[in-house]
Amino acid sequence: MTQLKLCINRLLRWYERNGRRFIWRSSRDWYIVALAEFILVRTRASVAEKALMEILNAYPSSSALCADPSRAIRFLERVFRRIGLVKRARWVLDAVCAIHRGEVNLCDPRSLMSLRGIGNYIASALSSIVCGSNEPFVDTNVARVLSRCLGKRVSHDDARRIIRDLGANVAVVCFALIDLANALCKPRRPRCRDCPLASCCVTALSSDVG
DNA sequence: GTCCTGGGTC
DNA sequence: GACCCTGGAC
Repeated sequence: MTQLKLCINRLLRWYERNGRRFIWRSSRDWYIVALAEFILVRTRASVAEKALMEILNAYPSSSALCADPSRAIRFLERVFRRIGLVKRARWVLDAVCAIHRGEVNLCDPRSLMSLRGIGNYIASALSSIVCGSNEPFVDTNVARVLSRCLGKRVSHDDARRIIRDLGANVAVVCFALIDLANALCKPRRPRCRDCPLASCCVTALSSDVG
């Protein structure tokens, strides 16, 4: 077994006990997952969770949201003004209603990326979570954890290839990497002393950080 | 590469 | 008060 796979096995065991549980990680409802992914852009998950519930409470379905776009955009802009990046309100409404009308293929990241506000990360996350399409979703956190683990710079493209090659459940691996980054493998001052990967991570082994 | 946003956390 | 948050557009 390669060093990396050993690390990933430990990561997945850690994730089972310590991973965060969010409804957008287990839901098969594309509307919930799509809303969540837009809200999560540069926004803490705990803050995003509240905003998501507020939107779902007012608009429980894409049918409801898209029935009266001029009213919906006013509501969405109020929600997003409080958490920042107000332009996401327009992105969400346009994208959700395009999906609602069947104009794009949910299970195809390329198709999703034709919508404004949906880049590689959201497209891959949405299709993986909703369709099980096993497309790695890589953000700066995922790339950082893998970079430290392997002891070399890992680009987002590199990370996607690495995660695909593991042969594991792609979505679970990505969630686990994000949660490890959030809890321990932070940008500054990673807590290597508490990290389950410390004994198989190049960075933790070659330094005395944490 | 830079900018966008309010809010959480230290 | 600095730094960061499951990115994406330009």
